[in-house]
Amino acid sequence: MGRGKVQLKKIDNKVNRQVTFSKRKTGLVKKAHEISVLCDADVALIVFSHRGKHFQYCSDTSMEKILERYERYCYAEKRLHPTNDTDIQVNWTIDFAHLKAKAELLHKNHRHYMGQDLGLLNNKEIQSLELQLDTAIKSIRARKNHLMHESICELQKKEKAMLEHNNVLAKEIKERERNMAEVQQMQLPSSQQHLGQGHPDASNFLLSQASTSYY
Amino acid sequence: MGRGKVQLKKIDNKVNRQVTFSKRKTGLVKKAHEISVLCDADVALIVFSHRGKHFQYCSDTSMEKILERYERYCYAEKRLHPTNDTDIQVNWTIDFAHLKAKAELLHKNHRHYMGQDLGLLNNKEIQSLELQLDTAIKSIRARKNHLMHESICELQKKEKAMLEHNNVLAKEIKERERNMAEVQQMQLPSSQQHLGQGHPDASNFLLSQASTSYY
DNA sequence: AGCTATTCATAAGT
DNA sequence: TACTTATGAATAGCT
Repeated sequence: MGRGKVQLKKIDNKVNRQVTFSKRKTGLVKKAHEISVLCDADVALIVFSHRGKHFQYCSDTSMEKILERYERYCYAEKRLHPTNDTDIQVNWTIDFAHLKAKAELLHKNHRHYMGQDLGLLNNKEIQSLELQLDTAIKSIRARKNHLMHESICELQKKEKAMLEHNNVLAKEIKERERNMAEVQQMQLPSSQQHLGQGHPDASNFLLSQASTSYY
Repeated sequence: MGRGKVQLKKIDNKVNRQVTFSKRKTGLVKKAHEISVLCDADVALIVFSHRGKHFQYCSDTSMEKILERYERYCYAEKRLHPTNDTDIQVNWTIDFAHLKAKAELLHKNHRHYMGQDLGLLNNKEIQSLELQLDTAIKSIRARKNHLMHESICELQKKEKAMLEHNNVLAKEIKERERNMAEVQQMQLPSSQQHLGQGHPDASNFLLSQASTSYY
């Protein structure tokens, strides 16, 4: 409607978008109100603008009432389709009592996931719990392997870098030894051998930092 | 719109109301979707029909998310307009916040126990999670085995009892056959053999009830 | 914010 | 319930 057809895609022009939003929001609320009156329906409408501004309409006296009703409906539906009581999507749009009940449920489940309080579950529930934890543990192991692999790669890279650095250092030490020896030979062409030798493992000490154990 | 102007009042005719509801609901959802796309807005729409049937639309992946956002918004607004009876209000808010934080933590853990949202955990946490679930699953399996063992024992007991009952019944049937045969022989000492024989498997049919499969 | 040319939604009819 | 159509509403692009 309007002077031309509109593509169903985000309006690029910022001003246009804002204007359209305002107009259409009005229209939407009007329609929501109409259906609620004409058809005696309960309607809740919440809109957030792109910039986070918030608008709402509800046919009933309070939004809370409708949302609560929606909550209840969702509960009822989930009981009809007991996939598990495991995929409890927590909806935070709730009052204190509701929240408390949910927290208790979560806590009960938590204890089950810890392998506690299993006495209250029947055969079927136990089996479903086992299956679920099995699935979870597979994901967790996959994630762990991924993380470990990453760590190993990184450590190997570090090790390599250090090895190279060690070689450089070792060469430099040898060079210095040679220089020192030459100098000393020039100064005292016939005596001592041990000075300036350094510790025999000095060229390797850095390597020990690269080997990190994995527990 | 349509063939005539409509008064903004409840439609009396039941069928008309239902039809209008259905049509307008479609339109409303369409408009909601359009504004969400065109203006990059988040929209949540919940509709209850007169007869309590429930419909919803939301632009985001989940209604929960939008409602949560709405909740947060309301909180923010309430903080801007603190009511008079501050003491009670504040206490209640603190408790609620407390409980909410607790529930959120539980929920986060819950998701971890489902093998989800693992990306946020570091190496150590993943390992501890794995260990914990492993322990839990051991308990769960032990409990399952216990339950299954109990079930099996019970079924075996039942089977035994039924077997005995079957024997008793079988004996009784044979007894009756004998009696019948005697009676018939006394009445008609020289003819027919097949009457009163019964089904050959009759003494076993109860057994089939005792063998229950375990999935 | 107001104005129209257009497109859209839909009430009534089938 | 689904389709059609005449009509009223909504609104895109301007100002």
